[in-house]
Amino acid sequence: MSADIRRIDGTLPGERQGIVLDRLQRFGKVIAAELAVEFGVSEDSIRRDLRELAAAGLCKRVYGGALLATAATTLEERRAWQPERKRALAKVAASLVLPGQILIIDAGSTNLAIAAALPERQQLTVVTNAPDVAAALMGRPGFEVLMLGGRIDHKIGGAVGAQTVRDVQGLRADLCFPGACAIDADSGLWTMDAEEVVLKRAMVEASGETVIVATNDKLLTAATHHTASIAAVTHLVVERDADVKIVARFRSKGVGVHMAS
Amino acid sequence: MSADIRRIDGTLPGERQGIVLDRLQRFGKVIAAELAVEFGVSEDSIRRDLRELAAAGLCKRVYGGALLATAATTLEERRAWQPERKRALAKVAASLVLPGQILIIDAGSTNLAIAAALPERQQLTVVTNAPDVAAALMGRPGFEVLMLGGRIDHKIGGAVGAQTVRDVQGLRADLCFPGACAIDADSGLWTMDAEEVVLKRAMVEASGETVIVATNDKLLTAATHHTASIAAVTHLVVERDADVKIVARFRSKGVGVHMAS
DNA sequence: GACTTCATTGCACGATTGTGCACGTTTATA
DNA sequence: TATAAACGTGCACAATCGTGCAATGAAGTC
Repeated sequence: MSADIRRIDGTLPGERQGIVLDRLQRFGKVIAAELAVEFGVSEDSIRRDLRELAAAGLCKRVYGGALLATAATTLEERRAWQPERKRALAKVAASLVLPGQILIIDAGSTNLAIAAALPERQQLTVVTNAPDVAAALMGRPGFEVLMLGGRIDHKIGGAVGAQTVRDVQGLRADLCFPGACAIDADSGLWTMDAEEVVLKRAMVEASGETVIVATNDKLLTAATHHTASIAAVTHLVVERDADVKIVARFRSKGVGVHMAS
Repeated sequence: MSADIRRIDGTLPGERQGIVLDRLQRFGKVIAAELAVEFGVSEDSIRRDLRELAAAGLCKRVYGGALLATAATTLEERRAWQPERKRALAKVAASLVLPGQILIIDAGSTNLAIAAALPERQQLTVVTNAPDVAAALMGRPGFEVLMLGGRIDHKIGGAVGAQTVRDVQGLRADLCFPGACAIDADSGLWTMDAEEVVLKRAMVEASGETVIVATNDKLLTAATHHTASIAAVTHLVVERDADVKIVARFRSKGVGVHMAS
């Protein structure tokens, strides 16, 4: 490989994928041919990178390059996004629940999958701000469902706001499943929406233990609002192919990490 | 030769479909010729895109472009199992709603059908104690949804109890759809469940007008708990083959009776 | 030092996909 | 019914993709 000043030299393959991911998150898309020139490698290598990232669910492969995976806009789209991965995660998360416990389940497509995976006839009490979670559990035997009131945010898919927070503060639960937008071993939990943060905080504070279920992308991205410290996280459920180094860092912080199968 | 014009915009083929979808969801429709000049591709390519999106059920193909496949149509299709009479009743009940109004919708399968039949993009505010009603409206454009909190009663399919009643009492609505177990031209509204009565009363009292949707059987049966006087009932929606004499008695009491087609 | 082992890469080649154009058909509208 | 716009399909061509294979180089082993 001849040295070219314009090229970024000395980049390891793993490092290259990280840069590609960063660029994806900044611009929403990358073009294979452009990346090839930039890194000074053949398009084949770039394609291999993109294929790997896509397999890990971090980007969406398209003809000519790749698009950011998390750009799924609608609730419907997010719900339809990788259902088999979500089911695997949800199954593990549901196994952390003990009979008779009181759970707080936040809104979100992953949490809806968790609710669906909860075992029946175990006298579980479920508190939720998500109508679809409540509707999913309604009618199944052995569930006591408490609905949190408030204005429904369409983008979030559940109730948020002062009334909802007040209702949560009047409760005490064993386990809490707040949806996280991003999680980091050092800084802890992060959320995108300002109003959501307050509710999630209240949920975590009202619960003895907190379970975070994180798809791979949540282990790498950043979000704007700090929600909770890493000390508040009891369990972390990640995908089977999650980065080993990242997982190790969570373990060193005392978080119980569970890998989906 | 002219195949080189492809990327004057830098839009990847897969990306283009995403943009079209986004535009669909924002404006409700797209025009093939417009998209063609915008992306700098031939109309043929745009037509192919729209065809694919339509095949995936994400839009509806029409002459000249495409329309958004609304949640209403898919929901209606999904609820095709619904008894035809309930759909007919719901359609009439939904037609009583005016743009910008605040509605209270009680739990129940008929009310769920009414919620599904409500017109989109009319700035309606819907207050409900039923998670399935909230979930059905969630994501549809032009709906503000307020969820009433409380313990979910599985048999009823919605929240009941002191907290729910308190939440309702803090509201004021235009129209109210309390599910009725029985209705009589003299005595008024009747309900089966003791706890439900309190909530229904609060709903009726919080609303300017009350709409009762009654299948034929509800015009004949009796129930245990008195809920409201007939004076509180503004509109009554009945089936096409409802007893003429009974209907006449409601009309003589000043109730606006509407027959489903 | 010579050898194996393994990951990474570039290249060749056939397969696939996206594209515009031509041509005949369908559809909306006057 | 007449007419123009929009449509679907078949086709040629180029860009892109996936895979097999050999070359390179680093790391470990004898």
